[in-house]
Amino acid sequence: MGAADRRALVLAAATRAFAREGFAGTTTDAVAREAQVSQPYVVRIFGSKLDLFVEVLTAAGERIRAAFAAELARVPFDPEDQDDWARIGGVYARLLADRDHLLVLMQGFTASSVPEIGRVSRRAMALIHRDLAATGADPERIRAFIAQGMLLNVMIAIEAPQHLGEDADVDALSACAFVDGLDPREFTGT
Amino acid sequence: MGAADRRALVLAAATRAFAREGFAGTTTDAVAREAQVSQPYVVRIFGSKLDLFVEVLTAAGERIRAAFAAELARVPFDPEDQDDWARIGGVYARLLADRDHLLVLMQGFTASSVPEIGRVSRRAMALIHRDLAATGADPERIRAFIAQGMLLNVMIAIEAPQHLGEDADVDALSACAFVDGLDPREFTGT
DNA sequence: ACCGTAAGTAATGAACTGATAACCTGTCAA
DNA sequence: TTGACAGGTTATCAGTTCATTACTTACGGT
Repeated sequence: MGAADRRALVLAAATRAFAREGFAGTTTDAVAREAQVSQPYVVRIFGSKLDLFVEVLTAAGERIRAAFAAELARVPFDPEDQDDWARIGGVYARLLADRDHLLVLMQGFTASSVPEIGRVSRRAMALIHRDLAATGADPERIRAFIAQGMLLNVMIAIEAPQHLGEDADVDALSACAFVDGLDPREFTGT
Repeated sequence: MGAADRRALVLAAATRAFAREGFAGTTTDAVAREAQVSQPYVVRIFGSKLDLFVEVLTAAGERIRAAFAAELARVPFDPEDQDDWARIGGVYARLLADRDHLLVLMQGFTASSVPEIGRVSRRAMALIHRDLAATGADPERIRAFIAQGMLLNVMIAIEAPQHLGEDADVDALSACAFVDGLDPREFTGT
C-alpha cells in the first residue's frame, strides 16, 4: 500500500477516534490501534497529535461545507422557497447519518481553548455561514437553520437516539428536536 | 474555614477549569492550583476526577434549569406573547455572561461517550426542555428557542466574541448569531 | 495540660502518553 | 548481486497524572 493511501486510512481512523473521545481524550495509541498501525507511525505521519487533530478538524469542516455547497449549486436555490430549505435540511440529515464529522466539529468547539484549534473551529463555522449567506437568504432564516443544526449536533453528541425509551423526558426532548421528518432512530450510528 | 465552604470553593474552581479544558483535558492538579489547595485534597473531597466532573456538570445543568424556571415562575408566562419569550431569552443572555456553566454543559456533551457523563448530559437537557414544555408553548417555538441557545453556546465555545475584527467571515457569523439585542462584546468573559 | 478530631499537606508510586531513536524489510534500478 | 530508498516497526524514555498512604497542624472540650 502506498504511503498516501495509508495516510488517508489513518486520517479516517483518527476521525472516528477523535469524534468519540475528543482531542485531549484520544491517545495517539488509540488512533494507531484503530488504524492498525504502530503508534510512532501515527506521530511520524502527522508530526504531532495536535497537527493530526487540526487536520482531522479541517477536513471535517470542509466536508460539511462542501456538502452544503454542492446542494446549493446543484439547482438554483430560492431563499424564499420552503422546499429549497427542506432540501438543504436533507443534506444535514445525511451528514448526521455518518456522525463522525459533525462530532469532530463539536469536539473542535469544546477544545477551542487551544489557540490553533479555536482558529480552525471559527473558520469552519464562518465558511459554512458564508456559503449560506451568499444565497442572499434572510439572515434570520440562516440563523435559525444553523441553530437547528447545532441542536442536532448536541442531540447526537449526548447519544439521545441510542437511549430512546430509557427516560420519558429525554424522549420528549428528542421528539421536539428531531423535526422535519427526521427519525432519531436513523442516527444511532451502529 | 469549614470543610463545606472549602468544598464549594473547589467546586467553583473545578467549574472554571473544566469549562476551559473539558473533562479529559483538565488535570486534578489544575483544579487544585485554581482552588489553591493540594492535588490529593481535591481527589479526597470528591473521590475521583470523574465524580468531580459529574458533580460540576450536574450543578451547571441545575443552575441553568433553575434560572429558566425562576423566570417562568416570576410572572405568568404566556407562550403566545412575544415579549414573554424575549424575557426568557434575556435569562439566557445573563447565563452567557458568566460563561462557565454553559461551557461545562458543552464539555459534558462532548464527553458523553463516558457513560456516566452521557447520562447526566441527557438528563440536564431533558429537564430544561421539560420546564419549557410545561408552559404549554408550541413545540416548534420551544425547539427554535433551545436551538438558538445551542448556537450561542457554540459561539461562546469557539470564542467568537474574543476574536472580533480578525476575520470578516467570523464577524458576519457573529452578527448573524447574536440577535435580539445581544452584543457579542458583552461575552468576551474577561 | 491533654486528647481527639477535623482539615489539610508532603511523599510517593504505578500507569499512561507523546515523542524520539534505532532498526528492519521488501522492492526496484543499475 | 547489491545498494538505496520507501514504508514501516520495536525499543525506549522523559514527563505527566490520578490516586494512595502516611504524616502534620489547629482547635475545642474536659
